[in-house]
Amino acid sequence: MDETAPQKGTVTQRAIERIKAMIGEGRLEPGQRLPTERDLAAQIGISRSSMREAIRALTVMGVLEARHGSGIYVTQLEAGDLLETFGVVADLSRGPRLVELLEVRRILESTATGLAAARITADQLAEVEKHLTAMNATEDPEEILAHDIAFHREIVSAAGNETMAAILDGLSSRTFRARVWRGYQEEGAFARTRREHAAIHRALVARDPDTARAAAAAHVGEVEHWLRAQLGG
Amino acid sequence: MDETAPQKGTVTQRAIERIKAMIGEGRLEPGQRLPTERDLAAQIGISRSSMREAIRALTVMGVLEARHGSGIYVTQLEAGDLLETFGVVADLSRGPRLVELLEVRRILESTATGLAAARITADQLAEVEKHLTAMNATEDPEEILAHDIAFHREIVSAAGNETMAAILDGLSSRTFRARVWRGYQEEGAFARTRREHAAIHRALVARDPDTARAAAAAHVGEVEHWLRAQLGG
DNA sequence: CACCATCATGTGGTCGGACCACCACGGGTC
DNA sequence: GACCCGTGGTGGTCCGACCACATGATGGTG
Repeated sequence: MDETAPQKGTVTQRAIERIKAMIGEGRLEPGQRLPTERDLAAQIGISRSSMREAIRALTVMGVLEARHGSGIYVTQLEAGDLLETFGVVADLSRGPRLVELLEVRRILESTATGLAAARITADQLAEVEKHLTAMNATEDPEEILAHDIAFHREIVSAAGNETMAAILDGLSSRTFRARVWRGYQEEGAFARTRREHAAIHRALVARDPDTARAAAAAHVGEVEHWLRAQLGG
Repeated sequence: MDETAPQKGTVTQRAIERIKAMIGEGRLEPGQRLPTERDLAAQIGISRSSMREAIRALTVMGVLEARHGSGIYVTQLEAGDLLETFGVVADLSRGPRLVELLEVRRILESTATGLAAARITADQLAEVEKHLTAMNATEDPEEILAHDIAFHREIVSAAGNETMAAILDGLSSRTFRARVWRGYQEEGAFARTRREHAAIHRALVARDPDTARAAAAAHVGEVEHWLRAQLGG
């Protein structure tokens, strides 16, 4: 038995845990620059290749950020950084799981919209209205989708919970919505979507949390119901 | 200009997109075995090292699974596989973000508990009761924590939304709860926790969704309120 | 024939070293 | 003082070798 820590699992896994522990214990602050890959590898006693894989893993998790030619840095550890992979989940999910994802979105987004009705500022409301009118002024599906996403994002961020906003961002990833909504809107759901958006907007202007929550739940619920029917038939 | 795809970003990034696309297009089915690292690398035209990093990235996302000596396989792409990194978020979050995470958990878990009250089977209810009594029968904090987690997990999974259950699993990761609840329970919150658990259980037995939802929201809300006070003072 | 220990093969895991692409900094130029 | 450019250091990529493990074939044994 030697004095070095016994090998648990793969060396790369060890390295990942080591770095995660350093951050968890506060020895590495957000934004701080790490030693070079070569130094880190030597320090832990593994090869640079393995250390690179560990860094890649932490990069994917949104914990580290590698800048070519500059160095490796700890991210700000904000919700957006850490939940980026959430979009991948939405992109690769199919069948019944899509309905489950929409259900989660309905629950979170309706709550967030309700909160937003009580907290939204005049500036934020103006931004929401900008996307609402822009969405109604064009027929280009791409543009509509972009403003649709921005419309909801603005509302959700007005609720004041960055973590929830980040999760909903992943749940509303562009490719995800494009996939689900393509069929939905082809069935002439444009008019209904506009009506629902208008209802949400009205509730926000009226600072009516209950109505806003219900309107958002109904909005997402419509898509959810349509998708459920698609899968069932 | 050559006929090969132009290099967008790093080669590793390209490889990640390629494999993700293969799965998204259905060319790779869940559970299926991929070509060897060496073959994949040659096929895309990159080195094995870079391909390994791409595989590592997808492994972290829960999309692929590497079995030493056997091969690389596509996971079942179930919620649990894909949302594993969610626990890392909870583990590395601190300060105000912990409150935000608890708020998300309160929203989702209260809804799930309400649904469970309407859907839970006799067997599942028996399992819930098992953990409830076991939790009350011991003084060992470790054991209490384990049964506490299992108690909530059983209820949430009874709600029938695997995706939601997976998210809540991450939000209730062992280290996360250990960190937050250590201080909370040291303040003599054991009795209150037991009362709240009993209330949730009663509502489940009575098949009363509204009461169950309220009880769960109050339960998580208590911890949330305590944590908010800790950070404020 | 049925069973099991053994081994050969192929796989992912690790290593070391080399070179390339890029960035940041500082000295030189105007 | 502002600007340009060289230079050192960093992450990104590649190669080839070896190790650790899992699996199936092999051949012996009952």
